[in-house]
Amino acid sequence: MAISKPTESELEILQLLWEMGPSTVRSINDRLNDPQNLPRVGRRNTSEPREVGYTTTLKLMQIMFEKGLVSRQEDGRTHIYTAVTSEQDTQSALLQQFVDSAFRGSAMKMVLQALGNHDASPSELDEIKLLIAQLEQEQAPPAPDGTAPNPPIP
Amino acid sequence: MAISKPTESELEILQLLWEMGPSTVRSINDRLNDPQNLPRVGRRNTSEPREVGYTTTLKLMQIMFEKGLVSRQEDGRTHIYTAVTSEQDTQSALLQQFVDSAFRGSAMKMVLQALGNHDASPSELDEIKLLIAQLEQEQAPPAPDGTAPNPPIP
DNA sequence: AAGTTTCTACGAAAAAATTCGTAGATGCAA
DNA sequence: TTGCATCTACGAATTTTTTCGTAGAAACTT
Repeated sequence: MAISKPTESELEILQLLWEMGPSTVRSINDRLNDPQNLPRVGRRNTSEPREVGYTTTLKLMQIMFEKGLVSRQEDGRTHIYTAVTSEQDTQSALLQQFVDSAFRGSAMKMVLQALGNHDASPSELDEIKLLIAQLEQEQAPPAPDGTAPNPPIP
Repeated sequence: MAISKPTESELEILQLLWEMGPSTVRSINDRLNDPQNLPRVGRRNTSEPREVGYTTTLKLMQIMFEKGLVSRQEDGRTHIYTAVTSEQDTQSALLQQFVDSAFRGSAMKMVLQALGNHDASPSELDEIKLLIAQLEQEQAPPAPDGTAPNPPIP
């Protein structure tokens, strides 16, 4: 069976596991409650930051273990949890679902929207241009002559 | 108060409202149950397509009305529902949240991932290149001559 | 050793999201 | 007119997700 889609909360924990590597419930819970943590953009209201109880985090991670989202290894009395899937793979899967659900499956519409919204830096744009050049290379039919069909952007 | 984030189900209905324009509960429900509908990619298992009851859709749309996601107008005995926000605006907001939650806020990482996963057609790539060129124009220092750097979209 | 802290396991409450049954009103067809 | 179909409103059951309290075991402190 495919690994089930993580819920919002589970994804938050996965983020931390990817960032910190294998971790205990305690350290994840600490990070979740650390106010000067990740931006946590758009999640909390301007009101109270809402402390997350330790057993809440514990339970979540136990559920994630049952679901197969994380593995764990005993270390004395405690457990060390590790994300089963890589950040990339998960992002890729989530992205697909998101594009389907929010952009009717049009990845390009989403890319254009993202580029339009976001203030991309010149180096980021360069990176994208490079990738596009590579993609065009791949798509181009094998050149009959020696001419490069798609000269990469200089 | 800002318009609340739609749930998955609500988003499905919004999609249809955007696509079909102002609609009755009946027509939305029909579309939801139409098997040869949108790809519905990745949503349903290969098992049963699961029929959606009429009152289920009705209730959902009533809730969306209460939340302010849709407006409605009486037409005789029935109601005609209309999405309050444009598809673009909603996509933009959802995209922001998604990038935050799944890509730690890095829109560029997401764009690269999307371009890498998706098989973009040459014309799509051209479109992106065009947009990038425009963005680079914007970032460039103010043109010393009279060239308009950013022709505003009419 | 006795008391405190820190774990896990487990059950279950609370909150959120989804689904549906029933009732009453209105329109339509026979 | 009578009966059937269709709509809305409403309440509530279900399911999913999130949160936490309690209990028992192990480790640590004094």
